[in-house]
Amino acid sequence: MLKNRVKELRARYGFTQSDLGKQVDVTRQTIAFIEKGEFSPSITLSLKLAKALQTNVNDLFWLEEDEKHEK
Amino acid sequence: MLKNRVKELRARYGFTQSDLGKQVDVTRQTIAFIEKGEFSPSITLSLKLAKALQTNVNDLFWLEEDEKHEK
DNA sequence: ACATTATGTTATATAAACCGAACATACAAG
DNA sequence: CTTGTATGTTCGGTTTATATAACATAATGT
Repeated sequence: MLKNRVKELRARYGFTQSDLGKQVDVTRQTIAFIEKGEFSPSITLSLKLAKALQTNVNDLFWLEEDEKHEK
Repeated sequence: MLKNRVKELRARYGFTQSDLGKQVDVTRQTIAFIEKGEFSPSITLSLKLAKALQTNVNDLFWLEEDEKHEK
């Protein structure tokens, strides 16, 4: 499962979803969907987001195993 | 413009396109297209590729400016 | 000469990303 | 109470990622 820190970092820098969308050339709806984890953005968009949020892609996105059926 | 080192690293580890495709759950054609730079894979696939090639996404993919209309 | 394997490439199809517009809610400011 | 701004959400559309299948070529081994 894909996780990300977009919402957290966007808030830290005081950007609105629209602000961030403009910086990376997508709509605010696209930012909202990414924050909800509803889809897996392209690596191109991911790299732009990492740049806008002053971090790197590895720190912004990661894959997490389902914890449902173990332990 | 999106650049990547998939072909280089795949060769370094001696994987075929099919091998790598199986590891990350895509077909060999998808690997071929990525190596040719013909599209921008999802961040999910990019993370899997980085893991299979024992590197991180930042090292595997990057955006490069067009040098066409400056200098 | 034949079989196998890796790769390049193309065509068609489906799923997913992304857009634009709309409507709703909440909240702060006047 | 009204206006503006940020966010959530949905819907109908276009574009792009990815699959499957096919055909071609070059290299290797028998």
